[in-house]
Amino acid sequence: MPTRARRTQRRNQVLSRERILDTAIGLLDSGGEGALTVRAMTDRLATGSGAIYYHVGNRDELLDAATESVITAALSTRSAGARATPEDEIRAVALALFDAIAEHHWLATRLTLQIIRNPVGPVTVGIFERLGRQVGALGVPRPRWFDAASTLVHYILGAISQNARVEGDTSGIDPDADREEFFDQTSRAWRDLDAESYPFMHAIVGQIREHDDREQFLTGIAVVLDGLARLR
Amino acid sequence: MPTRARRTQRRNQVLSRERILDTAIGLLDSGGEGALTVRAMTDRLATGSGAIYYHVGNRDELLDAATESVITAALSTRSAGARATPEDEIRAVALALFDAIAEHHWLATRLTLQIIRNPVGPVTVGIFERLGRQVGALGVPRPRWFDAASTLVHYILGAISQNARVEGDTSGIDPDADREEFFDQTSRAWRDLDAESYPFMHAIVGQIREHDDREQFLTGIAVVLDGLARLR
DNA sequence: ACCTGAACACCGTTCAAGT
DNA sequence: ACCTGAACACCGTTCAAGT
Repeated sequence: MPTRARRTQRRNQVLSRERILDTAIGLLDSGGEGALTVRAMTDRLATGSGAIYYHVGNRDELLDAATESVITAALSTRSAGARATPEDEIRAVALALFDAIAEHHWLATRLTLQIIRNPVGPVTVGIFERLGRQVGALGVPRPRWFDAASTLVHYILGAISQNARVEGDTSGIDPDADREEFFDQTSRAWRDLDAESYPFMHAIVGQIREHDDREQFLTGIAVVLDGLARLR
Repeated sequence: MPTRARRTQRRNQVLSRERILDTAIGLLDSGGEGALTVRAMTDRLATGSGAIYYHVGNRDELLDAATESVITAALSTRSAGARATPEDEIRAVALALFDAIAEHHWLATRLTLQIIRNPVGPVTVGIFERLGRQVGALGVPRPRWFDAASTLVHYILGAISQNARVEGDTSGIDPDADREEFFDQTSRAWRDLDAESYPFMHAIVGQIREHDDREQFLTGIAVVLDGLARLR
């Protein structure tokens, strides 16, 4: 009875890489990078620290694996159908990443880090391949495909990193109220700046309160796409 | 003799905020964020840990102050003369930030963090004001100035963050050789990817070795400027 | 093979005490 | 006012020992 034997043999394996990754992501979501401690992990998983190291190597690899897990899931949204324009496909990927970071603020720092340090991994390659395929259809000549894809990736990463709220802001019950107050405070502070030294800040002080992050992101994408279409 | 009295009184103040900031930046430059420990600071400054806390509050504030110091210096390069185009001025600011991050890799993470957390501070305001002033001359209508400046900032921050090499790479004697080898490894790894699943990566595998980070950055800026000029 | 948990080296931060 | 340095709580990581 090999089935029964195997079952018995594995009865004590309560831990799995997946379970570890899930609790790590849970910890990160609730309290940012600072909340991901080995001791918090052992508490939630009811094990010793050695058990975790048996499965994941170290904290940094755990963070990378969590990043990979979230990003891979975000990118796995089905590609738009064949009829969709390249612009639609780019927007779909960009918004998927935008939403992933909105849900997991710790991703902002970690995503940038991983693309820098591991250009060969599925995160970097996945994002580049998915976006890059479209630039040809956009009218970009072949020898400039790398420049074009890089520009797109750089803009998207910069924008979504900037839209992630500060880590550890577990406080607010109503996140939207926090957001309103945050922008109110910011625009008040900008208004208090010296008008002669900061004419531009004064000119836009009303716009920060009215703007919508997501719409502004799409405007930025449109600007870049427009520029790319004219890249010769 | 008030002068003499003051001098005597201060003879024991060997520490100053400026000296602390300088050694912190030195530590960060040589070994990344991980190298900035209070103990390393007390060693270099030959003091106790309390002395540092007397001047700077805590480690996070020290990191923010170091960021502010470097960015303020980078932005203080004189504005281009009155004859310069808005495009020239934007390029000058963008390259100043690019160079600052090239020299201080730890800035990538910290700059993004500070802009998110402290939109009222001199770093955020300095960058926005300096870049934002130009968008009007670029042809962007007033109600869209905030969108335009944000797009510019997001692209620049994304691009320079992505160009910062990994922290703690103090190893190489010749940084250019490291760079070459890094791109060689990357392009080899990309070539090894499945050609059917990753047609785009295969298409650009030669371009990564030939490209120049700085030129690619300027191309990206040109793309965004081009798009902004058509923003209505 | 998988897990336990004590032990280690190293953190950031505080604070009574000195000058 | 400015600085010292021991003490504290808390890290990530290792490893002999168990099953």
